[in-house]
Amino acid sequence: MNGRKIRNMEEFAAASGVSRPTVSKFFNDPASVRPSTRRKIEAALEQYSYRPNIYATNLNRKLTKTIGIVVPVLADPFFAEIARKIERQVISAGFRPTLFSAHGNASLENDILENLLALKPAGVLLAPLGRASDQRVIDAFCREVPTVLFDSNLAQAGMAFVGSDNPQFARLMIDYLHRTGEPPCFFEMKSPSNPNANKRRSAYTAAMEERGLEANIVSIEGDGWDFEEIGRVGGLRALDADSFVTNTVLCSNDRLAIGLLSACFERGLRVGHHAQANIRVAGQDDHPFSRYTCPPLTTVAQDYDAISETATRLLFDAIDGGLSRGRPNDVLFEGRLIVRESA
Amino acid sequence: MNGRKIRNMEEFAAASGVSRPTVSKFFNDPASVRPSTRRKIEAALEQYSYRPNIYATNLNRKLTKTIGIVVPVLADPFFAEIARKIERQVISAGFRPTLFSAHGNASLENDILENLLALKPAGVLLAPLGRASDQRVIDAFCREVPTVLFDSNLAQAGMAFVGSDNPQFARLMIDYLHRTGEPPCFFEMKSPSNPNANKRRSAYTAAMEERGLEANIVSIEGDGWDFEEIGRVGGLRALDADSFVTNTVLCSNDRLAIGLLSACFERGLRVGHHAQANIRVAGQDDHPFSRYTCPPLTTVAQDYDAISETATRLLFDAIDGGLSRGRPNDVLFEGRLIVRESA
DNA sequence: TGCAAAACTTTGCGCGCGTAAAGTTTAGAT
DNA sequence: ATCTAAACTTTACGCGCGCAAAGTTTTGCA
Repeated sequence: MNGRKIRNMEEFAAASGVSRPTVSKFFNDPASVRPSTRRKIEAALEQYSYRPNIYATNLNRKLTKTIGIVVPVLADPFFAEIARKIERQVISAGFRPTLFSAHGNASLENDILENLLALKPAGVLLAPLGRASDQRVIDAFCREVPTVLFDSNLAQAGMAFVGSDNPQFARLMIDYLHRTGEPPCFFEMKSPSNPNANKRRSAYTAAMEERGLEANIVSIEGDGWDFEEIGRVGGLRALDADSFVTNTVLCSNDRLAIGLLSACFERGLRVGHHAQANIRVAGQDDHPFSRYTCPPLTTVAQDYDAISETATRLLFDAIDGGLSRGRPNDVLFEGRLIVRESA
Repeated sequence: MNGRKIRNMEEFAAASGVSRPTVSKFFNDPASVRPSTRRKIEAALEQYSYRPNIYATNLNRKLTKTIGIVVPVLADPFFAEIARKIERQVISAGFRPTLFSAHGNASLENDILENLLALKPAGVLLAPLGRASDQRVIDAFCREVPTVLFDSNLAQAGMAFVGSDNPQFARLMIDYLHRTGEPPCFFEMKSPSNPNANKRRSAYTAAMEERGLEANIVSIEGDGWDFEEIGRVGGLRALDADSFVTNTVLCSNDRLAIGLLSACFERGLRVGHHAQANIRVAGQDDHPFSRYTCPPLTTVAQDYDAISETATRLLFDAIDGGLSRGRPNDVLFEGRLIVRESA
């Protein structure tokens, strides 16, 4: 770290006693140069701390080392957590992750994709907004850039989809709830932002019918991604109107469940599976905070690790050309039942 | 969107009937060209959808249009929310925000800063990890790039600091709690990750002494950023050991309070300010989820809007050269008391 | 209508690196 | 010691755009 400032690769090559093309080769793959050469460069690297200029590097390359990660709402810890895991995988694969959040806004999602196009990323991991997404924009984007969708599927866009097996989630939870008490009603948003929600509704209905039980769905009003508030307000209304036919409620997701728990508390209802309880509430996702609700939330855990690992691996397969365009590459993961005190 | 593909600014200039330097000028500031010229370019823009190559653009520029945003933990909705607000400001100022999270890891924070250095950003908004941060790395970074710190201050690094007035937070909450019941004990981590925590402890002690009250601090074990779990485990231990001298607990932050609420529930304690309650719990921050705890959490709200707006504005001042290096530029915002049912 | 200022065009260099081609050195084997 | 492939050096071009200089056209105003 002594010596004069290094301005470019030319100067750095001179300082390390190696030609510039060899230095260039080194930075693209340190293992591609002779060990003795590599030592020379690495010695110089310790002295001068030089790094190739990103802009010059990418200017003349078709494929950059950037991987885009796009989530619909970063304020949702579920996505923050998934993004964290994906970032780690991307870094350890030697790529540069760049994180974007649409913050629940479709036009922002479009802007992000346009921006990403300009960044010429090697690939993109995209969790679209869902219903609100501009399908045409996403399709166009996926045609330009290798993209793997996760969390929320969009008809045939991208190279693959990685998500959860919603029917299995429903069967798992319904079996548990039915075994330990009354069969569940289903609590959801009438026009949900996320296509998963629609799948979960159908999964609930199908699983109930399979078991010869009557499906009871309570659909509440509300737009956007402020699920806790929507769940609380809708929950209050449903409780006051006595809309829940049984004493057990399966929520479309944990955040809605957190809102419903809040509503129950407001109405003085005791939630849980103990003798004095008035109502049982269960969620889906194993949201990072669901452990800390009062009572702690019974839920079905999404397999965060498997989803992030698989999505990343599929993307790298796609980048390497080892993935067909046809989208038979979808992977769904099963959920794990997390029994806590709320149900 | 018909016509052939546009490869570069040269071709686009030809297509729009304007010279390349003028097109360049247009993209740097559309208002800098004659209205008639602007219309020509914008007309061509609709036909051909061309965008200048980011890498070529930034290659020959000292100052890019990128603004870095670095937060310590994105899984904390507080930071996700602040990041969202900052992103919006940055975009509307015509810059490109790039979001990074250190995920609670100091070496990752260092990597991010090194990465950012290579991106040659116009400026950076940095909420450092705090105690865990590598102060030397951050100092070195701030010498290279205009940086405004927020949330957690670090001795004299950067051009400015924007945060909350912790003493005022303490006085506000202590006054309220003392007026409506017993004076509060203070619940905190023994060796907190964030320097705010230390300030909040001193602020609590000072405010209690001002009022002639005895300060009672319960410091719990725990490392990292998993505050809810730390608060829950530490809370259980404190409750079992009868460590809280009064029936009122002021937590160093909302996430710790959420953990303590969970512990109280586990021990069958009733939290709140009603007659049957055993304990009162209050937090600090107005965390996005504190509205939905059971009972809803009484807290002091950080002024998210003011913090993000001011931090962004100060950064742009610094970029424009309108900010002195000396750091008399710090801004602290007062908190707002949010009375809910927990205290 | 005339005139200066503003906006434009033309020309050309340079940013830092990828990469190809041709020639030279080195490594590892027979 | 001899040979060959691998690794290296030298040389040179191009990526797409910023930017400066010099010359030309347009604009706004008296």
